[in-house]
Parts: sequence; structure tokens; C-alpha cells
Amino acid sequence: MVDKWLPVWDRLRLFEARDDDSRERRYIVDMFPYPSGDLHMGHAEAYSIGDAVARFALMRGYDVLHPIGWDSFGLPAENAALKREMDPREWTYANIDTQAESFKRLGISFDWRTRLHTSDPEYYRWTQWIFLRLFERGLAYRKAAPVNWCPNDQTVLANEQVIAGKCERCGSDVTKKNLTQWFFRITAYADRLLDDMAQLEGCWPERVLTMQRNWIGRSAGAYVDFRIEGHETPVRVFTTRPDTLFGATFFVVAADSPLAAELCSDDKRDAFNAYVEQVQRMSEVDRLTEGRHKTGVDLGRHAINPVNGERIPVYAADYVLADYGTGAIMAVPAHDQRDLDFARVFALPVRMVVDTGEPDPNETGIATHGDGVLVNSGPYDGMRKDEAIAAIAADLQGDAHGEPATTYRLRDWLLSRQRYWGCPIPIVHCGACGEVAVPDDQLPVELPVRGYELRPEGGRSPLESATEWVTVTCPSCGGPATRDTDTMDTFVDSSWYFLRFPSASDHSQPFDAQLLRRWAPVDEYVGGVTHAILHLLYARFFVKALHDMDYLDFTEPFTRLTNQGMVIMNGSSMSKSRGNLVKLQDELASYGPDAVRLTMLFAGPPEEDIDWADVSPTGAVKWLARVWRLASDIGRAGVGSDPATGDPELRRSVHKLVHDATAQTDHKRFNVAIARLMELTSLLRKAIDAGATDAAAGASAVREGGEALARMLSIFAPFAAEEAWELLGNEPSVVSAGWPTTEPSLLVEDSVTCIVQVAGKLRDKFEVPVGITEDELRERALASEAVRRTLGDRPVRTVIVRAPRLVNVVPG
RNA sequence: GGGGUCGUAGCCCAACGGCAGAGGCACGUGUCUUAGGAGCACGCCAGUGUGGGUUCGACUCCCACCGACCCCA
Repeated sequence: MVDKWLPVWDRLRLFEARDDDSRERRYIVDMFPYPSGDLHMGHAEAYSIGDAVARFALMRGYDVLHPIGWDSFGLPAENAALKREMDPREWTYANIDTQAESFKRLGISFDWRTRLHTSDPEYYRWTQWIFLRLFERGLAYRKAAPVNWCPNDQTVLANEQVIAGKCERCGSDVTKKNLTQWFFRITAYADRLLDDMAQLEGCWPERVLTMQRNWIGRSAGAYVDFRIEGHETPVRVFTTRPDTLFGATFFVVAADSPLAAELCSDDKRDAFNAYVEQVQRMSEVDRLTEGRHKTGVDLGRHAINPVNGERIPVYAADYVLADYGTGAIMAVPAHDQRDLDFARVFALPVRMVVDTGEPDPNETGIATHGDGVLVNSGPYDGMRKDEAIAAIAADLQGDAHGEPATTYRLRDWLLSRQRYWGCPIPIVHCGACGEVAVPDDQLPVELPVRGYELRPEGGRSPLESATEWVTVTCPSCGGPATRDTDTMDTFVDSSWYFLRFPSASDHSQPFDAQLLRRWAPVDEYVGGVTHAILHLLYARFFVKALHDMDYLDFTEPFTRLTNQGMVIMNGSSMSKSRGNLVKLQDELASYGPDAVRLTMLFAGPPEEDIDWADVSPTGAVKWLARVWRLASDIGRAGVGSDPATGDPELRRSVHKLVHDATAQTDHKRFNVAIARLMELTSLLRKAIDAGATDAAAGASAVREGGEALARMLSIFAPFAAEEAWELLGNEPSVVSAGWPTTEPSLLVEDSVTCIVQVAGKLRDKFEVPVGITEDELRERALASEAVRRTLGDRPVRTVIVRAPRLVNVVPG
């Protein structure tokens, strides 16, 4: 069946978007796959959903762009290449071909002209071009930053190569090492990334918006400058609680920050160095865990609290992060749990300055956070928390000891990777000129094909080992220079791919602004929740930055977002090690693409996880067989007849089901829509078995229903739908037939069932004309035998009438 | 600790604040059949996690608790 229909679809060019079409357009994008092997069950679910959305839009008469590409740079290709001693290209492009073939055999309605791979020089040329535009704007810059370092292998490790603090390959403890790294200044867009979410409200899943908000983590508060005894410049800290300033009893700087080393007094130097070494072995997650035993070291210095002149000791500790805020905090143990935990370990004073009515933290060991009245705070005593926050922040500013401020949890995006299989950073380092951009007309900076080592000694970037490639002349002064040897995070590649789809083969520009005016932004973006934070945030950042450079006329890339759930097996996610892996190709071999797609969609709403053990591809197979038999039994009956001549009773039922299925599909309730299609199947089966096709009116109505079924089925099970369409005596393709329409006159009923409740409980029901008046209905309800029996001698207090469907008699 | 999502038959899931059941799986009975693991027909099964509240009326709205998953700390 697959082999029969694929060539037909190709020949009819059903799924090609028309850039100059007068129809309204729809841009529907499934998050592009990573070519890790063949497609798996998760892909089948995601793309079944996306395809239903795309095909529905197409059937409804939109000009649809439904593209496909591959996110084809990344570490797994390098690992596979190392293991098999091959070029990462071979592994990558072989997998892409396999996946492309699988997509076709699944019947996904991609416009294959959009096909792109982020690892093609034709693509990454433009990734580099965008990088340079960001570089020109100061949105890409270099600074020293800590990376994971394996001292044994002498190599940099990605976060995912660090398993529980150990090197995944040799098992030794991973430490942090400072390296100069490339960053994107995404923090410059923190406010807009946050504020523009207002327009996504209701269109993106609530939880994704929440996750993004949390990730950006805007908090309002104040900067406070503390003078440090024996140190020239004051140290600035950020606090969300300036109202607790009088409760600051000590001061903490991040142990691994340069500031800590700077502040450390000479007699504490040894203890400090030992502590820092210990800290560098820990992961950030561990460091931030609340409730962990607090550690730190006294730096032998004092800070001066600007509001009361108090001398407070300065500590270095690991629960403060060097790159969050200013890397230093004022510690208020009474009102911050981690400060309190630390104070208790080091026997530091705890002073309550906001009376929240909760028990004293000194005794309970529980810091208080609530609202209350200030105490022990000099002139601010008696103020409420909010009042005090404003007053103290303002006074600090007045005295030049600080200012109101906003900070973010979001940090700049570290994009450089010491890897081979990624997009080279188009920068040349020149002794005389510094960082020099590779001129646009020399792009792409292509990866060297030979003369490099994937894992060079000494933890250098693989590209550094390609000495011939590295050595260049400076584009600016012509002197000797070297190429930047890092490659970009693959999230860079995927932050703009949806801009290139409409002009995927255009070699003159990254994207076509003219075409994007027609297609962008993406109407429907379908993908896993795993990308809910980083990918979506990065893509939003790119679009905003490109908008600010006047390349784009929109500021949000994805108008609507659907996160499909995962396909799990027996309650947990599939994995080889759990032994619960279900192979897509096995399922396809057993049940066929249509049944697998149907099973995915019928299992529940798209957002929910699907436990493959709970669902039944066999059920889908059986239903498809019923549809096939139905179409076959209808055959040419009623062919060419005017639907209007069809049996009105049957038509009424058919149109009602079509109407419902349409509404449900529109809301992506595919499971419910498919249930309606199943009902339609049963309805038509019964009609045929009752001899409907013997009369012209019946045959006409059955044909109308059968054709509607085939058309609607085509968005879920496209091959079976074509087959049914053909059995019904029609020319291919069912896709060209479009979505069935309904006649409003057939949807209005002339009588409905009225339910009669007594005290909210169902007691009687009867058929009434739709136009019945409230008075009439009340009469009939009160006259009901069942109602009178239930009421007994109780008087009637009120009668709620909702004509024509309901009457509720409320006894006194 | 804060936030989000969600708890409906043995299972997966439906139900504008108005008849708790649309659809499917599993199970059972019958029927067709040389046969059935196919088809068809019929049947079986819950009062919606718990406790309050709002309402004429609550699976649906509000509060608390229990449990599951996710995010942030």
C-alpha cells in the first residue's frame, strides 16, 4: 500500500507549498530530528501529530508549508566516528538517509524541497553569517569561564559527559578549569524575553511559559555596597530583601571567585586554597542544594554594613555562585535558610529584623520569609516589609551606598565547544589586530576534512590539531594569524533553521525576507517538552536580535506551541538497559504505518504520555479493516448522485459526526475526533446492513458518509484513506478532495430530549420541540408523574428552566 | 520550600457548571463458519483520589489534604 501511494503523491505534488498562492497560508513545523539512528517511537508520535495538523490545514484549503530538516551536528557523530574509525559525516548522512526514507514510508506530508542539514556547509555558512552579525553588535564576545575538566584525560567534558561528578570515560573526579569561551549576550534580552511572553499566553502550554519565566528569573531588589576593611574598593552585593539589611551578620563571597582570592588575608591563605580545591570538584547542582551541610572558610576580614556601620566577618563559601549576581552576598540568617544553616555551623549571630509572627529562627532553625513589621532596624522600625524595601533602597541610593536594581537568573549563553563536529566559529586571532571577523565573502569557514584528530592530547580543541587549517593570514592586516578552533553549540544551528525552510536552497542569503513575510512566524510548532527551556529561549533570542537588525519584521518565532508527551513502556521511558525498548520498525512491520499513527493519536490527547503497553495497534488495524470493507461494500453505489437527494435521517447523523470530528480536530483532540470517525464507520455499516444502498436516497447518503470518512481519515491514516477513496470509485488523491463540509440545516434538530431534575437529580426525560417556551416546559415538567412521585407532599420552591434541554424542580 | 500539570470502570480515555460514557482495549455470551486468533450482535464494569465550600445543580469553579509527574530553589 505504501509503495502504491507514495509515487502517486509525488506525481501530484500534493504537499508542495505555493509561495504565490492567494490562499491563506499556514506554516507548520515539527522540531527537526537529530540523526542518531533510525526513527524511534517518539519520532512516530511527534510527527503523527504534526502531520495531522499539517494535513488538516491542507484539507481545509490553506496553502501549507510543512518542512523537514536535520539537526545534524553534534557529539554522538564524533563518538560513533571514534568507535568505528570513520568520518563523522558518513555516520551522520547515512542516518539522515535512513530517517528520510522512514519519514516517507510513514506517509508524513513534508515538502521535501525544504530539506536542509545544519552540518552542510551551505547551511552553516549562514550560521556563521548570523554569528558575525551578533559579533558586530557586541552580542557575541569572549571571556574566561569555568568548564568541566578531566585531569586524567586532560580534556574538556560536556555536562552530559560528567556522570555524578566523575569523568564518564575514566571515572576520575572532574574539576573546573577556566578557559576563554565564546558567549552570546542573551542577558541583554532578558526583559524582552520575559515581557513578550504576554503575547504567547494561551497559545503556548502554561508550564512552558512558567519554565521560561523561572529560567530567566527576574528579581527586583537592590545593590548594596559594602566597604571591606583593608581593601580599596567597596564590594557590591545584590539582595532581593534590602529590608533585612540590619539583620546582616556576616558576608559571603563565592569561594571560586577572583574576589575571594583577592580578599583573603595572608594568614588564612592556606586554609582558603585547600577549600577552593575541594569546591572545584563539586557540581553546581550539588552546591546549590538546600539542606546540604554548609562549608566555608573565614577570610580574616571584616565588611562594614553601610546602614549601621557594623563590622561583620567575611567568609568564602560554596553556596554562593561566582557568576550569579556579583558573586558576593550579605548574609541574613534570620530570613534566609541557607544563611541560617551556615550561621549555625559557624556559630554566627542570628538577628531577626522582620517580625512575621513566626517562631524565632534562633530556636527553630527555620528562617522566616513572610511579610511583617521591621524590628531592630533603627529608623525603619515599624515599617511593613514592602514599605521598608522601597525606603531602604531609596536611602542607599541617596547615600551612594547602593541603588534599586533588577537581576536575572539567566546567564549569557556559553556557545563555544571544544569539538570537531560543529559549526566553526568564523573568527581569526591576529597578534596585531586581535579578534578579526572572517569577511562575509570568505564564508563558510569549512571544517577541515583531514589532518585533524578527534581527541587530541592535552585537551585541545580537535580543530587545533589541524595545523594547516588553523594557520591563516589576518584578513585585516595580512599578517600571520590563527583560526578560532572552537565550534558552536548545536543549539546555535537550531535557533534559526525555521527561517531558512522557505528558501532552503538559496545560496545568496540565509533566509528570504520576502518569503518570510508570507510564511513567518511559524503558526504551529510541535515538539517535545525537553526543549521547553533552552531551544525555545535561544530561538526567541535569535529572532529578536535579527529583528533589531532589521532582518525580520516579527519578534516571536512560534505563534502556537504543542508539546507532545513521551512514548513510554510499562510506566517508564524506553531504554535498552531497562529492556523495555519498543522498536518503531518492528511495530511498522507488524501493523503498518497507518495503524501505528492511529494508535499514537488515539491513545489520548497529544500532551499526555503514551504507555505503549496500554494501547492497542491491533485495535487500529481492525478498525482500518472495517473502513476498508465498508468502502468496498459501498463500491460505486450512489456514485455521481447529488448528496442533497440523500436520505435526510442518515445525512443528519453523518453531518453531526463530521461537525464534531472537525471541531475536535481543530482543537487537536485527535483521540476524540478518531472516536467520531469510528462512530461514523459503525453508523454506515448499520445503514448498509439494513439495506440502505438498495434505494437511491440511501445509496446517496451512504456514499456521502463514506467519502467524508475517507477524507477525514486521510489526516490520520493517509494510505488507508487513499485506498478507501479509490474503492469508492474516485480518482486519487483523497487529499485533493478536501475536508468534508457540513450543511447547517442538517445540524439543527427539531426536537431534543429534555431532562427533568428534582433537586438536581435526574427524575424524568421526554422529547420536546426545540422551540418550546419556558412556561410550556415548566407545565410539562410539573405534570410529570415521576416528578410528582419524587416530590411527594413537599411544596415546590423554585423551578429552574433552561429551555429546551433542562428543568430543575427545587422542593421547599 | 515555591510553582505547574494531572487523578473518571480491570486498563487507555470522553463528558459548554445540566442525563457520568463518546470511542477503544480486555473480558463474557450468542451468531456466522470446515475452522476462527476474523466478522457481526448483545452484555459486563465506575458515581469521578479524600474532606470541605460556592451553586437550583459540581467530574467541571474555589479551599485544604493525599498521590503521580515536571520545572525552579
